[in-house]
Amino acid sequence: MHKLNPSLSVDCVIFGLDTNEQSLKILVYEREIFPIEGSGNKNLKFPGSLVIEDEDLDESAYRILNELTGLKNVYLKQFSAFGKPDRIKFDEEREWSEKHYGIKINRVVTIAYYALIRIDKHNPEQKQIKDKLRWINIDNASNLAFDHSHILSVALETLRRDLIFQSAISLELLPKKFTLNHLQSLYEIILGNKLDKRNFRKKIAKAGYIVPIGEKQTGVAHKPAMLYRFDKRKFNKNNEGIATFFI
Amino acid sequence: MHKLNPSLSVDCVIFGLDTNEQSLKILVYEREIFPIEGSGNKNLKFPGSLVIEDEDLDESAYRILNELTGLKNVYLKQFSAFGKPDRIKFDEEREWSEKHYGIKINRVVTIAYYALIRIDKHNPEQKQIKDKLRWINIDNASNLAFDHSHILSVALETLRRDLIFQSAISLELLPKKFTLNHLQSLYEIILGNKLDKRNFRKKIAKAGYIVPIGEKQTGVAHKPAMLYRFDKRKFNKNNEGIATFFI
DNA sequence: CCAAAAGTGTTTTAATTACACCCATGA
DNA sequence: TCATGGGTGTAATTAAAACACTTTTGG
Repeated sequence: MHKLNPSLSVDCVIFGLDTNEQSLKILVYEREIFPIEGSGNKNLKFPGSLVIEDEDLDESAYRILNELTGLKNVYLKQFSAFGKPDRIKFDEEREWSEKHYGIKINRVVTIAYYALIRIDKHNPEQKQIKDKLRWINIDNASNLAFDHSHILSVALETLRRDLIFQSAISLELLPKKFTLNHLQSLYEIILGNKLDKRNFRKKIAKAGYIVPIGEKQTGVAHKPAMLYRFDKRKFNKNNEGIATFFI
Repeated sequence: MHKLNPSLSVDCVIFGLDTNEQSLKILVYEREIFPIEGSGNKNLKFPGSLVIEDEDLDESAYRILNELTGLKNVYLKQFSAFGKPDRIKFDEEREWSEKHYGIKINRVVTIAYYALIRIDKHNPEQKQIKDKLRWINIDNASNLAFDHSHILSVALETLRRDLIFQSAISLELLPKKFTLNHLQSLYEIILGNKLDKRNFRKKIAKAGYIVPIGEKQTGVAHKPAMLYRFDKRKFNKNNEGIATFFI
């Protein structure tokens, strides 16, 4: 049995792209600390846990995410540490935490990671019995547990900045073959605004590492779109260590 | 007496602009863990310390910086957490740390902050007797203690990005009245490359919040330069929450 | 043949880059 | 009068933004 560090945790903000609903969601646990009625989102928290002593932080984040959600092979990026003494706002939350971990808790510093995945590709598993793991829309995510609303806003800011300046992260969200309209709608969902189709395509063409594969969509009741793929070689050639200004 | 958290520290990367030497420096402590001869920079570390239980992280950073260097009123920005189990690379370092803090140490996660100051304006004090606080040039800062070289490289990357996208940080580095050549040379020192004088001035003019005060330099053996100041009101008006793309 | 989404160019405006000479001062 | 750094403008290129119609398919 590994020993947990009582003042150090990892939290994972998992952004999920819902391609059906065209929305951006986050993965949260619903606990039953507060009465369900009228408690808003106070019962919702990000997957996270205390870290094991002597465990590498990044590894810890992957382990915790996997243990809680079954998710594997998602790219987690550390984006900030949160350590206000009043992060635990309610006595009920402290009690829950101490019961949950079986140790006494004071101030907990959490190292926050984010990931961006396709909801239909990565299917989280219901690993905990008492709590419900589920996706909620970022627009309905105010007043989460602890300081998790604050963590979310920093995460979202970081995600959007990274999407613009390090365009490769968007490719995690797409199937091998995708249409340019898929790619564009992905940007629109994450950035939260519309983009001009023709100007968008100009950028893609100039970037050079998103290439047509000569196939078309099938089975759609409209003009089938050309399919594209990400050309890793061209990407690496053009972007050796340099952030690309994409949109 | 406050209780220290044995697995949580703060480290401060203090960048100092040396306007005489036209160079960027960092503030380090020289300890005597390793023999002075032939140990390179292994004795040099950033000012930092374990944090007190239940102490706010940001406050901790200010407190530690002040206690170690006497520095006050510098803007510290948290930029990353470092938590590899092998951050302490040598037995001598672990021994030094345990002696220094008087407690047993396992893996320590450090929350890293950076600041950017003018060396001639902020004068650090020699607070510790055994160790020597001093400025070293970033070009001579390879192979620092622990993982501090890695911390430095992340700090420097963050600093340069922030300088470009959040241009207000540069104003900490200037006296109330400054010339445009001062400002330009500041950018050149931090970014590590030369900029075109005329194009630089075009950007300043467009930004709009760096305004001439109608005075000129005196006592210089060449054409005296026009003095400028930062107009906070105009800056806030133009930059409400939006990062400005400055250079 | 209709509905639905795909695909395609041009024009205007703004931003970026490259580049060289005269000016004001103190010594 | 000379050495030193200060200060200025233009032309060419590239990037950004705005904008609407035709095409292909399945139903």
